[in-house]
Amino acid sequence: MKDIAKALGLSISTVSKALRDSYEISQTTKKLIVDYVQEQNYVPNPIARSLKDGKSKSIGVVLCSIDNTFYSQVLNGIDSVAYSKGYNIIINQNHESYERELLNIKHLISTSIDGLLVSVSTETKDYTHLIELQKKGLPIVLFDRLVEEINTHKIKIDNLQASYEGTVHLIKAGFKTIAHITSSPNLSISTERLAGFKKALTENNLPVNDEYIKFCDHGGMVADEVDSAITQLLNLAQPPDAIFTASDRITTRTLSFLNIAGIKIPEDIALMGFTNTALAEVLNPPLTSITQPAFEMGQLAAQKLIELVESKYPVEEFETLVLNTELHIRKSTSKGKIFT
Amino acid sequence: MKDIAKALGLSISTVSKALRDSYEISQTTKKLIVDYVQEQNYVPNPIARSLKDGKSKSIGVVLCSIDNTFYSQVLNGIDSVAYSKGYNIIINQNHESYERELLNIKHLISTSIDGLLVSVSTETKDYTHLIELQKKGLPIVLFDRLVEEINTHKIKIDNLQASYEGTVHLIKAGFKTIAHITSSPNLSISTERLAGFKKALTENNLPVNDEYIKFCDHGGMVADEVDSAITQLLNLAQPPDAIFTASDRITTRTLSFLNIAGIKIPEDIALMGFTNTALAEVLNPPLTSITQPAFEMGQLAAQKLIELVESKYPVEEFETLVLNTELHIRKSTSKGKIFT
DNA sequence: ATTTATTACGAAACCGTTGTAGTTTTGAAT
DNA sequence: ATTCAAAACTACAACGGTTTCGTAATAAAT
Repeated sequence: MKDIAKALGLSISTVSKALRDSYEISQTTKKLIVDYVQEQNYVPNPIARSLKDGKSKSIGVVLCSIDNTFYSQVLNGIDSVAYSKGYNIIINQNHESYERELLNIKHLISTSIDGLLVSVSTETKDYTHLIELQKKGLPIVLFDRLVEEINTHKIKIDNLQASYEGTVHLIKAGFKTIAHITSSPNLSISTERLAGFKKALTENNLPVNDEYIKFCDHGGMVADEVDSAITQLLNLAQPPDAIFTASDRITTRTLSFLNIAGIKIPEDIALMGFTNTALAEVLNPPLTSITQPAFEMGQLAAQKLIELVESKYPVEEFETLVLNTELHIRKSTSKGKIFT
Repeated sequence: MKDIAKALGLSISTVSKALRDSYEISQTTKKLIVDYVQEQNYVPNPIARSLKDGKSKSIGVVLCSIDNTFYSQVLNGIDSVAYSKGYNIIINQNHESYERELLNIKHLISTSIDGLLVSVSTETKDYTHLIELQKKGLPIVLFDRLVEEINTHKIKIDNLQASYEGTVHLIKAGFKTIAHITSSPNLSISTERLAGFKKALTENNLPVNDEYIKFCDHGGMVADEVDSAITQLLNLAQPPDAIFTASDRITTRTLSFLNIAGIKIPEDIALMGFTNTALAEVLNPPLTSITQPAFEMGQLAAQKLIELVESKYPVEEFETLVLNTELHIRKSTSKGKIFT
């Protein structure tokens, strides 16, 4: 800008104001400056601007892993609205580690972000790192994996209902001994999905037996934990006739495991799971799946966050948006030999 | 920092230097300052620092879509090294649109990035936007989809060889009329894979017939283009007995299409494709796939870029790293009724 | 006691913008 | 001709750090 001012025989202030279209500058001068700037294709330094007005126009996103069907779709949603509103997104993966999540947060705040989108790791039980941040005035929006201790906008799916519906489907389809493999009990999504599962069993007069409920503390990140959960289920005196898996990674790993073990789905054991893969239809067998509106979740989360970030007044009233899932019934849960 | 200086009765310079561990500051004063800073948990404003030394410690990534098995794995790789070296990644999706790619680039440079990682869109034929950027001194590294016109570090897989091996496998397996559905001919990956395909045919005395080669100008982003390519193939006087698909999206879409159409794989038609989905093994049927070292590609690209960014001297010598793929042979390409 | 190094610290410029508070110019009204 | 307001432009501080250069204090050497 200094150079422009010099070249045009004007002051730096004039150039700055012309570019910001200030009323103080005459049309002729503006045109002169704008034209010159075009020609030189100069772009103002956003860092200087950020420094000046204390906004970085970027938002942080903390989640377990980019490389995951569900979250990559969420990211796509976040990106779509962030992009349209001129925000960059800075992604940090916690890889389901609490320690890493702490580092991420520390890193992100030392990066000057205007707001933060968070889905906590499976290991996270202590939320002070987030609460502290919020106290310092950083707008935070939680998505997917919520935490009660933090009061802010939250975007979730109706986990209980989704899980309930899914389980009811299994029961209606004739399965009697249904196992549930879910993620870490630390997570809201796990407890809610488990609650929906239990509710369906109870309402249909089926026993709720803890032996048939398995937790994967790393959310299926470690294949072993899924494998051992299944193995334990299969070794029960009365093995389950259906498995309901509560997350993307667990679902796909279970499918792989059963396939490798030569266990026929649904003849030997039925399988239904949460997953957002577009391939559910063409899996072997086609998989009954509960899909989440991941893209929309990302969009809403970003929208709500940017709302907070750009709000003139401190926001005190927060809302929790609840999205609905879809149950896609396919061959993996069809009892008997009737195939499509 | 001003507050710290005031609180401790020191000058701002002293505080700054102490925090940067300058030799000019005595151990006692350093300790005093560091302790106080810890207690107040102050973090230096990175924007101010960026402004001072002209580095933003962030790198831009331009690719078609986050929400894609292959690219999300690449991103994971990029993130892993960027993170470890203290860089943020700023992702921009071009959604296979040239126009969008231009906007992305414009947006990114107005964002102050230290370097750029690019995999061009299917539509991109003109590379001046990138060349201009490079001329202005921005380090660029290309990955996956390369462009000859740009002289810089590049990371690719051995597309020709991968495709050649795959095709040879099909031929050895007994298929005679092999179709190839690939992405836009604008892309290096398309032409190279096509070349490998043709090479294998020629070497095995099979005719190369353009009727069996179909291009999807949007890389399979639009399901329709894949569907119509397949339909055209099936409507040929002599339909192919095998299809070789050259990208993730095309592969999965083809599988879906054939399944929906009730066409049996591999009995009616065999299918082999590039894809990085972990689900290939559990698809219906298990899919013969060519997988790419996506994570490694991301890592290398980020490494090479950061090397350029941090290089003291302008780099003139560039290299192209070529990675190898893996061919996983599965049921979808097994001739006859011999299943595993 | 004086000079000379050495160590520890501080003042101020700088990075590239923006906004406040002047200052000059213009032109109209008195 | 004088006054005054509005319009057009400029100087300068500020944003929050880093760094160069200068200076005071201390220690060592003469």
